[in-house]
Amino acid sequence: MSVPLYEAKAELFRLLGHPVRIRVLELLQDGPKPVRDLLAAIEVEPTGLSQHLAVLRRSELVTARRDGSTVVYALSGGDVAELLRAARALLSAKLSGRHALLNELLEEETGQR
Amino acid sequence: MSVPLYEAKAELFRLLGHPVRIRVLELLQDGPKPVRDLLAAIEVEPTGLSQHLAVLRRSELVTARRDGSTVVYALSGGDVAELLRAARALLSAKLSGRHALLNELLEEETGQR
DNA sequence: TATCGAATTGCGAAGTTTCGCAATTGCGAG
DNA sequence: CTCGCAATTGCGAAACTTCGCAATTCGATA
Repeated sequence: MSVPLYEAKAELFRLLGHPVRIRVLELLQDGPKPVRDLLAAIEVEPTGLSQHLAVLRRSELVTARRDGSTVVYALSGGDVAELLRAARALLSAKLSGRHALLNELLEEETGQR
Repeated sequence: MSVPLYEAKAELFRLLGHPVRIRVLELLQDGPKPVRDLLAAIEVEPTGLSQHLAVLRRSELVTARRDGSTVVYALSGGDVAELLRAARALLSAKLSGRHALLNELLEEETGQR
């Protein structure tokens, strides 16, 4: 094995570790979109968006095809949605953990004493 | 919402984006482990491992409890396994994509011409 | 063909992460 | 209490990422 699997996983996660790239992937889940639309939906300079798109292209998470004078991006194959879903689930578990703790604290306050 | 959800997701992925941290999480999936065992299983200096464990602790992906002279780490709540599984699935989809392409190329070579 | 707009690339400055060394903490045994 | 081992923390140097500006590419339209 030339690249151990855990290295590949780490790299995948590292690629996902930027808000603009997350936004792009989320937007592309509703189907292919021209750069123009992404640019309108995300707060970022054109040049910055291009750079993030380049990262996603190099890692083959998205594909680009030229259509006239615009470029259209799409998710390529693999189930990115699943990953994003798992991330959301984990985050909400963490937040509701906090909530539960908060409730416990409140009970203690109001209950005895 | 003080921190947009996509920022939180990006941060979560960024935290996962290091081989040592991935290894730690994978190892902890089989149950709690003392630092000593992690150290034996992963190629990393003690000081480096501590630093990565600190990152995971701060982000509350793992918890640490002291037991005598050793410290035992465990996954905290949320379903990390699910995330790692999704990552593996995505990677294998990508690799088998390549495979399919490779096969196509081979067919073209040997088929006509 | 010349020019316009869309998107990308090259490049340097600023910011962030990672790594190992030295110093420190916490606990148990002698 | 003091020594030794396990783990952690503080800190600085090196490596990597991100950002915006200027320059470039590519296709459409006059």
